[in-house]
Amino acid sequence: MTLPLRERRRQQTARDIQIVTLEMAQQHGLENITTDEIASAAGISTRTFFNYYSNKEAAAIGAPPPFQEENVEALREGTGSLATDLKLFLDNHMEVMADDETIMKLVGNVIRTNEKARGILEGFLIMERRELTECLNHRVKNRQTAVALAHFCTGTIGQTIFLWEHDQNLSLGAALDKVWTGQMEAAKLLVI
Amino acid sequence: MTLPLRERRRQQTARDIQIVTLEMAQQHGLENITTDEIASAAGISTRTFFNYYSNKEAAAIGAPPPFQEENVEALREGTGSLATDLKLFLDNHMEVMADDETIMKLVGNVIRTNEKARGILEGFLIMERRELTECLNHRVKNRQTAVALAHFCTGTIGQTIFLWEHDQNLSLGAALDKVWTGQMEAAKLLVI
DNA sequence: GAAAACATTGCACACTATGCAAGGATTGCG
DNA sequence: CGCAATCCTTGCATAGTGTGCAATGTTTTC
Repeated sequence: MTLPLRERRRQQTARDIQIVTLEMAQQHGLENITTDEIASAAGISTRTFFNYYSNKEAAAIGAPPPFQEENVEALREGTGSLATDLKLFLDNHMEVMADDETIMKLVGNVIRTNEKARGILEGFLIMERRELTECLNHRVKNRQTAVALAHFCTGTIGQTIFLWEHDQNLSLGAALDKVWTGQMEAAKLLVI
Repeated sequence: MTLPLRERRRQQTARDIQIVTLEMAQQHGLENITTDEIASAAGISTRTFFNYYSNKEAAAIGAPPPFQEENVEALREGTGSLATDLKLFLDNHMEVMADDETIMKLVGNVIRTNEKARGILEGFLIMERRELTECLNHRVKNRQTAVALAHFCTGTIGQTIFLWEHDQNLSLGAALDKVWTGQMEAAKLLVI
């Protein structure tokens, strides 16, 4: 709650830069705006921009919301069927992400056209997969199975966001339900 | 077989550049070498380098081997169980990839430390997923299920390469078998 | 309130990437 | 063959990216 002033300011500036970047990217395309322009729109020097983000793609992506400790714990210690517990985990995480719907839409546009931005996001996904693998490795002793399930999770999240971005009528939760049905169907087809 | 001279030269130069780039990256790290250095090591001008690749990361990645038409066709028209046909498809594709083992190892090193390179590779993966989705959509009518299966495939390939790169004793085929077992185990756990 | 820790900025500089235009090589065709 | 069209390579100019460094200012700590 009471982060020191410096820290609060830092986070505020970081977020300001991200929002300015995304808005300008939305208007003109990320390729067509310069770090100079972003910096002056954000009211800072170009040099300071690079103190916050190492490039404009990173500024556009920002930092995705981390998994909530409680949700990870619930998944690790869960006693329901794996499918039930995973779905619950994903439902909860989607609810967290729903707080950033505006940013997500804008980030989605950037991702679609910018390779470097994709790479940065992929980096975050790799870390999330690592975290999920550790977590799931408590429930399934075989590590390769845990890895597979972690991929399954991040894949589900990715497909959900994609579907949500391309279908205006779907809420994030509804998109997840639709993707989940497809995933379960796929799993069934594979074990027949 | 008998591509025109110009075309053969183009492909040869493209490959030369890639190999030179990967070797230099292996020695010094991709971040620490310049396009100037790559170009002169490859015996071309800097300007020509940029006629072949739009940046050094793209030069390092090159172009991954496409799926063989015959294998895709076999998957689309297959009559075995989905798991059997998919495994066969992946086995065949891994055999194709095995031709480029040397390059894959070097690319792997680059991917691990370079975000931009990751994004470029991810771009290729997206196209592969699209192709697989179309193909699988012939076997499973529900599109979302086809998408899920396509993710499953590219995920399997990714996990396989990762495992192969980190375990010196495993051939690509053996790594695939190990990953496949994990995937099947995961699918079973999900449908219980 | 003084010292340590950290933030912002300007400046210099190496590197990246593209447009353009000149000159060379390859191809296709009569 | 030999000429025209096409494509390739290159140098040059130029806009933009990203970092090290040092000066100056602000926040934190005690």
